[in-house]
Amino acid sequence: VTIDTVAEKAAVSVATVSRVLNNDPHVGAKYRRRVQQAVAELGYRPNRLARGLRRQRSQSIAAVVSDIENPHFAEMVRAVEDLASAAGYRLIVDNTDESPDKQRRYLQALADERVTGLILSPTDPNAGEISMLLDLDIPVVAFDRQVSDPRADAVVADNTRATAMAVRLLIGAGHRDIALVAGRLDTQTGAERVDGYQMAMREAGLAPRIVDGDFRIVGGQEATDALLRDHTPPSALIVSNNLMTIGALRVIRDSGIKVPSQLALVAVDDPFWAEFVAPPLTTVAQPVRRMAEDAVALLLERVSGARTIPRRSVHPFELRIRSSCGTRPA
Amino acid sequence: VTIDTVAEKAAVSVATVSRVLNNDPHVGAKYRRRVQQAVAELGYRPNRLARGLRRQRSQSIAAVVSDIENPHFAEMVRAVEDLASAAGYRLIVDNTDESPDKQRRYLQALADERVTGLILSPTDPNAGEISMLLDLDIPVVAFDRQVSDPRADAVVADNTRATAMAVRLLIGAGHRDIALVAGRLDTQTGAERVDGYQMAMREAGLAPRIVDGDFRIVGGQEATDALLRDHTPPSALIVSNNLMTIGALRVIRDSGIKVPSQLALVAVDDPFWAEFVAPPLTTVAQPVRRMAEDAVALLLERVSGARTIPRRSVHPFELRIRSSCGTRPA
DNA sequence: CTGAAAGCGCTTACAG
DNA sequence: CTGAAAGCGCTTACAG
Repeated sequence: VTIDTVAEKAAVSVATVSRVLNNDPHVGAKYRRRVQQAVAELGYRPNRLARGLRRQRSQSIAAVVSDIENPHFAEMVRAVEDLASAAGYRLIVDNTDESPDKQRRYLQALADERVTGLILSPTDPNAGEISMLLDLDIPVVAFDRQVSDPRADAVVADNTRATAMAVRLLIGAGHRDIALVAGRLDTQTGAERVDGYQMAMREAGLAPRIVDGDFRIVGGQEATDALLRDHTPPSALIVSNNLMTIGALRVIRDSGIKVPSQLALVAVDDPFWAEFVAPPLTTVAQPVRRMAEDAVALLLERVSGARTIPRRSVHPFELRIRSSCGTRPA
Repeated sequence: VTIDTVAEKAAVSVATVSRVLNNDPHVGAKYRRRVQQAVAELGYRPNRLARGLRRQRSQSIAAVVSDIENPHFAEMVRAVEDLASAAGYRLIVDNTDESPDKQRRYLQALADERVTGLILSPTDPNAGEISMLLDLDIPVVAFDRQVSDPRADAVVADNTRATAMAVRLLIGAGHRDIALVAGRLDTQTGAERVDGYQMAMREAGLAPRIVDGDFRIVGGQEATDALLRDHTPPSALIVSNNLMTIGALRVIRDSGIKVPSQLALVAVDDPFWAEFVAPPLTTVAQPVRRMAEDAVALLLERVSGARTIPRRSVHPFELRIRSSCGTRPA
């Protein structure tokens, strides 16, 4: 049952059926009713492939993230899907694994299928495919990290302030030797978190102490291990994302070191398990759902043409004090 | 740049270009080379919408799950995406929230876009849309829970044995009052986990003690709270999925009850945070990645026509003894 | 082995 | 306001 069947049954042209289906106001009430009835009786559903080909746009949006298993992105994707499907769009998910090559292939595929728009947590912010998509009038919203093409919108968190907040909290609790497990300095997020840390440390006249953990579980584990094996281990630790925190917790547990008495801990990111680990983690949390909602809103503004100038929105982190930092909630 | 551009440049017909693109062997080597060169020089990429319309099949597969934020499904979706994209398919993700109505709408949308196949963790296993998809020759692989249409394939875990294993472990550790926080008896997974529990308890001459937790965090919290507030609280607890376990842990932590000395705990599902909570959780784990790989393999067998008879594959759970059960690893 | 042509199911100028 | 017709970019019988 295609649009022709409906047209025949309603005794109108396919053009009229199409207009009714797309809520074109210039259709006579009589015709509209006839079409609606035929649609209902036949159980007609428009073929999205045909519509997409004709419009040169598939009714879908994409979330391109490094790894959906990371609770940060799972939360983001969940929110995006909710809003996208409410707006009539289908959701495509791509995992880049932080590989520029995978990102390249996925962005190319999104162009090939004429996606309506995408939310991209970029692995390679300079990729030519980003510009290619924008050239095709496919809006791109950068998430977490910005991209170099100035036509893209962006939704980011204030990473610099995040680690600075963590440092100040620990200084307030009396710590002076505060180390940072950093992640991927070649990413904006990673670099900004280091910046905030260094700034706050210097401001307090303290020496920064940074180990790289690559934003991954194993990296966090090795970095923490290196710090704790040092003959002068730090008294406090900031871990700059949730995956590295898992690695850090593994080392801490295996080494028998007591948190927070022997080592105070503050983690960036607030995954749902943060309050159930031992001890419950003090975190600086990104408002992930709000950021995702913001990203979809920016995307839909572009799609509808309601806005044409690029927008960048910066969300503040939020301090969630639990017990791992050794400071009690007020 | 379309297929016509390529045909012109290579001085062949579009039919020949199409054949080369689709690896039709009946193309002369000379023609093939000319087409390939033109494709490369023009940077031509086939329009997937057009191809989809013509073939009546979009080159994408879908994962329909209750909630991608549940680490169980995040892991499943991650694996499915890896394999699907390696096979040239795009991945669509739908969250049903355990709502039959949402499931209905999503399955309908998948039909509307002529998806190549789907992996479905069904909320409503009897939904007519499942049969509609199968009627359209769109293969459906049921995941976790089976569906009633016998034409669908299925990949499930041996839930009955899972809880039975947990019960036997706790009995072996000397427990006799072992309660179960159950989830949604109207789902196959939930019901089977209860069955296994009851069977193993009866087998040992013990009285079952079951509270419903709805498979959700809040439900697990309320169920555990009810059990612990009882004037004869159980000495051991089995929680039948990872979300309810989070709820249970919250109550346990707030009540100050010591695990495993005052309450032994075994959880079904083995999310990555299971070994970092306090105390590390003893779990019965589903081989989620393997199950997902299996599901994609079954799907692709259907797509290629390599298999036409339905297959159901049952994966065993695996016991991961940590400290929450009060039994030390061997 | 190769090409001309039909057709997948829509939308949208264009004409009336 | 409504319809006839072109066309989106492919694939695939069909004929040669």
